Amino acid sequence: MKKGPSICMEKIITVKREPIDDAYPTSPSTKTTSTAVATATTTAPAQTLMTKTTPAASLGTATATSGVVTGTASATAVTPSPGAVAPEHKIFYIQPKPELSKTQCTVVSVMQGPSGTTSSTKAVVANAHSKQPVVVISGSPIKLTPLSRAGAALGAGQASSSVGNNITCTLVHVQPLNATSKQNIAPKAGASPSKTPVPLQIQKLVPISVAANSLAKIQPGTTPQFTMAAAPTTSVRHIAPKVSIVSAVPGSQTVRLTTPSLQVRNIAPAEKPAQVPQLAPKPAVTLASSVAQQPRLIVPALPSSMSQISGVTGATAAGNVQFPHGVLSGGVVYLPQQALAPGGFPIAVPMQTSALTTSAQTSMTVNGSSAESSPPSRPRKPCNCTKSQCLKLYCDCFANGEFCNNCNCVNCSNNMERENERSKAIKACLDRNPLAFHPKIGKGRGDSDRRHNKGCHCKRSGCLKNYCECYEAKILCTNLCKCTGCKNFEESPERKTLMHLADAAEVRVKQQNAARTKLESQIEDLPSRPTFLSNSGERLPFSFVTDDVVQATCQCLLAQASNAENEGKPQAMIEKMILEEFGRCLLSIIHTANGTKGKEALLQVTCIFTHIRGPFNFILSPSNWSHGNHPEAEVPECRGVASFNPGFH
DNA sequence: GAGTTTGAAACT
DNA sequence: CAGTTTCAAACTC
Repeated sequence: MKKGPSICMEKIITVKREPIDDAYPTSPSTKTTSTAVATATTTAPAQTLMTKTTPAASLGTATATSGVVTGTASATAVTPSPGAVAPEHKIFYIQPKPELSKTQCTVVSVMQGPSGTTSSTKAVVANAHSKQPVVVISGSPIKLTPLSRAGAALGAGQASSSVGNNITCTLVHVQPLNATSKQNIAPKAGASPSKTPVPLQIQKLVPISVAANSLAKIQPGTTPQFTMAAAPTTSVRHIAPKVSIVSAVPGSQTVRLTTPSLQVRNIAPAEKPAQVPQLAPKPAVTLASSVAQQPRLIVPALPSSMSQISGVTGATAAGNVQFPHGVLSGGVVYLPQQALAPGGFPIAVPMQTSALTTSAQTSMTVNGSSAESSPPSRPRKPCNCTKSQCLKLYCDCFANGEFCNNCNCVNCSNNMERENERSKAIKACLDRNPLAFHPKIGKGRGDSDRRHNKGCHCKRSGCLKNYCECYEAKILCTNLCKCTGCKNFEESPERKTLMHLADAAEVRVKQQNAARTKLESQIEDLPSRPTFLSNSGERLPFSFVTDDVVQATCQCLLAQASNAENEGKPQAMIEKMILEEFGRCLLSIIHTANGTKGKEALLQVTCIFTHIRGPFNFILSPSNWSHGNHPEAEVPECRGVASFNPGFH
């Protein structure tokens, strides 16, 4: 474990598990309980503090989540020690014990210190009556330091509101460690990381606002929702997988949440600012200035490679549970993979028009979202679920931990609009099978290592149709399979025949693609104009219609039109004059081309212009030319304001 | 596109 | 854990 530098703190609250291994173990513990409690304040309120070590912020409930170190903990004031220093990406869950009394506390807000000071972030722990889980997430290494009950370290007016005579209330000082830890944070220039409390040096700041009314709306049994919003002056590129979030619970003392100070500490190199528009351009708000929008906290789901959380609940002794994307648990919504930016970093979800939420906003509607609201998503087959609400593993989207998007499903609940239902469904699935969201096909280093984790149970397909999950994944059946009449084994002649057919088809497709590509490249290589010379070496008529000639012609026409308009001629007359001018221009071209070929060239040029402007063909007739011939002209000469004589090239 | 087949998931 | 039902995808016509 990497030790963080010491910082100016009087005391550190460490969260100890029972048995206490380490306040912040480097490896996730498998010893978990579903309702662990950590007593985290000097007045001994019961809270659950759970930590998890993961590069991406991913949370879950105490019951369904895994990889969270839980356990009955006690608040202990200790001096900084290696074990007390949270490594980066620590996530703190603070969850009131269900049987919390009124005197027990929970964190309701996190705020930054007075501006211009240390910029340390503070968490206020206030009374909580609710059983509602309260989540505190810190993407940055933090230490929890008990402050005085009077909130001396807090900004003016911030603490008083949360303290009542009959309320046990504790202030917790949350201060980020400096940037010397191994996380990808640029150290503050000139600062001594080991001595100076480093303010949250953030390249991209993403305040997370929690609307007051939403907090008021939180009811027991529901999950609080949050909103991730970008400060108007903040250039947000990516939202860190590490965020600091605090939710409030009903009955809690209200404390201002100063979102601008709630900063997300760096994150990914901003490679694509174009992703910014996906962020809701919402000003940071405080609790007092909450908006009516339904806020929600979006926390990235783990990238697939990271999504296996070790050390799970007792139900998952095997150790690995993949918590699916999009699940709302403990007040945290997991984003599906499709909402993650390249590199696994999350993309902020627009608060109101998220493509992830546009679908199935009404019941019994076909689930689809408009193209403009669709996030960049990897190709995926849309589902067609009709009865499962996309909340069963029948639904591929759901099973893959993705939100439905541009699907054809009916009455879809696999979206963030119905995240509560979705969370329950996910929990139900995990209850039935803790590995429900594991990939069915184990990923090995090579194809030979790929195998179906459960094996198929085919009876009639011979495992040679896509009904068979092994065959569909293009892997052989294994001894895990319980299929009957299996023909999906190495030496199977039927399989070989199919493979040959498939190979032949693949070759055919490749050949067709190659031929198409070649043809397209040849077409691109073709000259934009046909050959200018005939077989006899003569310059063909259309070779005189160069870009310059066309441009000159157009200018003549425009000039003619302008003149006609200036003279106040009626519309019909203007059109007539333009056509006449066009005829003169053509005549000039024709005469040039006509130098050697005469009428033959005239006909060919006529064909050219007829092809281009069929209706004007009539003007090629000399009887329609009001201005006679221009035998000397090589290029059109304008009678209007424009005059252009580029000559032929 | 409608109907059938199939096997995983869900349920009992 | 086994049998049955439900479900959506794959498949056929």
